[in-house]
Amino acid sequence: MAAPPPKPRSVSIREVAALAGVSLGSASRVINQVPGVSDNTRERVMKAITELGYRPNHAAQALRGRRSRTIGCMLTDVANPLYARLFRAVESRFREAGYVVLLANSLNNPQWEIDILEMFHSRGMDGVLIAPGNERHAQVLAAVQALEMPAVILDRDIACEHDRVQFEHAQGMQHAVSYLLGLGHRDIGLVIAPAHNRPMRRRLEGFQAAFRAAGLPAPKDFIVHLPGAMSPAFDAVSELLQRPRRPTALLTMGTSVLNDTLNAIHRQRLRIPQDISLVSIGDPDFARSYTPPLSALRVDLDTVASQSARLLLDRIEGRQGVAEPRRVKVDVEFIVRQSCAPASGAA
Amino acid sequence: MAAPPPKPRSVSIREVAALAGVSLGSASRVINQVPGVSDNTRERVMKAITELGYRPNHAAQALRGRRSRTIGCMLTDVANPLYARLFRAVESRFREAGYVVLLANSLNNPQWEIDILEMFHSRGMDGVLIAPGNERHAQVLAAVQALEMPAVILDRDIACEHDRVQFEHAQGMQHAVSYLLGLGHRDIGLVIAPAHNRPMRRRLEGFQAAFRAAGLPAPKDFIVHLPGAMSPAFDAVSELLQRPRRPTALLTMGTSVLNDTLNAIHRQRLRIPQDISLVSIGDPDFARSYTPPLSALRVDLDTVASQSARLLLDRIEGRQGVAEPRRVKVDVEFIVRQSCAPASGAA
DNA sequence: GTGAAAGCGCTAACAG
DNA sequence: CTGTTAGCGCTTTCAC
Repeated sequence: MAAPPPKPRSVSIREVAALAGVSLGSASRVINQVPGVSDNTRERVMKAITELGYRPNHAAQALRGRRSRTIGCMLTDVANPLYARLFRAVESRFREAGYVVLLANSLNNPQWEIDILEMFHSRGMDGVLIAPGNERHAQVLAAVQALEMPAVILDRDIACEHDRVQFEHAQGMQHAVSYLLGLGHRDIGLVIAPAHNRPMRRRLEGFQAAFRAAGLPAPKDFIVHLPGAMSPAFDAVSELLQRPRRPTALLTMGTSVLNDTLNAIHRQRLRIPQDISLVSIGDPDFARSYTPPLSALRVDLDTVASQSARLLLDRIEGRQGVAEPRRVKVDVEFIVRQSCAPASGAA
Repeated sequence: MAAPPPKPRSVSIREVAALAGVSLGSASRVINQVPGVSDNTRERVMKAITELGYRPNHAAQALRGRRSRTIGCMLTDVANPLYARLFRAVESRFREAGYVVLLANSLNNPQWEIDILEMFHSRGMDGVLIAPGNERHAQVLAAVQALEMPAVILDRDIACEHDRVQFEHAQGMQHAVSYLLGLGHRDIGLVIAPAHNRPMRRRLEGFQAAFRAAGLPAPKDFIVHLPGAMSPAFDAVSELLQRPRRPTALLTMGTSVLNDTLNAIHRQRLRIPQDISLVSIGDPDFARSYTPPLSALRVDLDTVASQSARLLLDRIEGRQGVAEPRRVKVDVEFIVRQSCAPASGAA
């Protein structure tokens, strides 16, 4: 570890005050728009500021004011388009409020999740917005619970005293499956990632609830848990489609799994929706532009972002006191496009 | 703008020193692993640290040391998978070196780009890694040139005194096109985004260079500039494919444009590669898993990340002095898969 | 309305 | 080897 030579000092509020011929305090008052400064003083300070190209030193402000105007955001992976868009939305909400968002990818590694939370602490984040990948890891759990700043937990089931934003996966899924049942489908397949986390659990619940509500047994054999998050789904789906009795409708994760699924479907020379109906869990760009456009489950990320921001800012700016942890539910909408048709044998 | 009440003060190095029964200076030495501390002292301080749960205050360190151990990263949009992966790689390189990366999306908005650079300044970034969307915008340009910290410009042509990492788009493209020419293709289409920026310019150069090298005229009519970055390419590609004389090979941006292109191709009932050869510019996940796997132009983002990190860290840690701006070129590889076949009329 | 001064938490220089 | 001390740049009392 080399000894990084410090940067040259840049212009400080002292020099501004000096050039303006006022005291340090007055300069500060002008900069912070504190009322009760004479026009004369203000003008001279402003002039000095532009003349010197003065910029407030953030570290000094943070040290003195004990707040960094920075929000920590821990996600498993921005390369997941869902998270990328979420981050964009979150960043823009907070920017409006004068905060900067520090993004950290945990890549699902428990130790990194702990390290990142630690880093959020020592860097004095004013608040954090996190979706830990390890919901059940004792130490991650402890680190989350020990968070000393306002926090919002994003779509995870973690026992702690923080605010939460949760997606209504179960309802959304139930809606989609009921729709398929209504089209006469009974052999409905579900292809999901292996992660044992809140979203997956809830989706499964919704899937089963839909059958239960229709007085039908859920087709257990058609639920495919992929072996790994990044595992190619092509083989698994192909196998599913080649069974003597194959599903007539499929719900699959709208990630790379969806691509694999489409490939597998085409390979079997099945047509969407005539031969098989398809619903994407998640709504990637191309679901809309695909031929045919794919029906999908979607959560509105702008809503998620603004709700999360509201929860966090309420606390940060003292609007919420030490009130109870709050829970905000965000709908999972089912977008009907053209990838589902009545079950052939059932019309 | 409410007046955010400051957070409660957390434990400081003073309290650590007090509990350990040593001076503030000794505590600091232990924390910073400065050699020349007795084992006794070290142990007592360490004990006090864990006992109190002490964490160094980053703002104070940054203020005092005039470095933030933070790298600013400005990209147009993390929702672009290329940038998402790049960020991941960059983040991980810098994390190893003890730095945190602050990501900001400019969404191509010139004013935001200026604001972000300004923010990087006042927050005392130790270095920045930027790919401004607006290469030709006077004020953005000025802001980039005025950057007062070590900077790496990512794949942009901007006249300034900063280090650069540039992708060899021209060579990569020339390679791919030569390959197609070698397969007997003459009517080669190119579908690219409208952005007038370095990557696009270089690709176009490479495209033309390949024809020139083969002693052939570049087919100007087959170059499609999409109207907007997000514009659906479906119609444009369909039009291309329906011409009396249609391209027998196509190179298209490996973004949503690729999906649209594939849709258009299928809609015309053309088969890949028998009826039309296809090359993706950029290598999204599904290019590999598609049926057939798609040949693609790819840049190794780990290389980009580590080169960028090296350039930046060299300067930050004073290894490079005030030397000339450096330029690092990164290959654009052409990955041959199975989406290209000999031109039918030419075998 | 303005100035002087204290101190946020830390590191590094200096004296012992 | 250890303690003391002087600020880093800023905001915010408290006097005037």
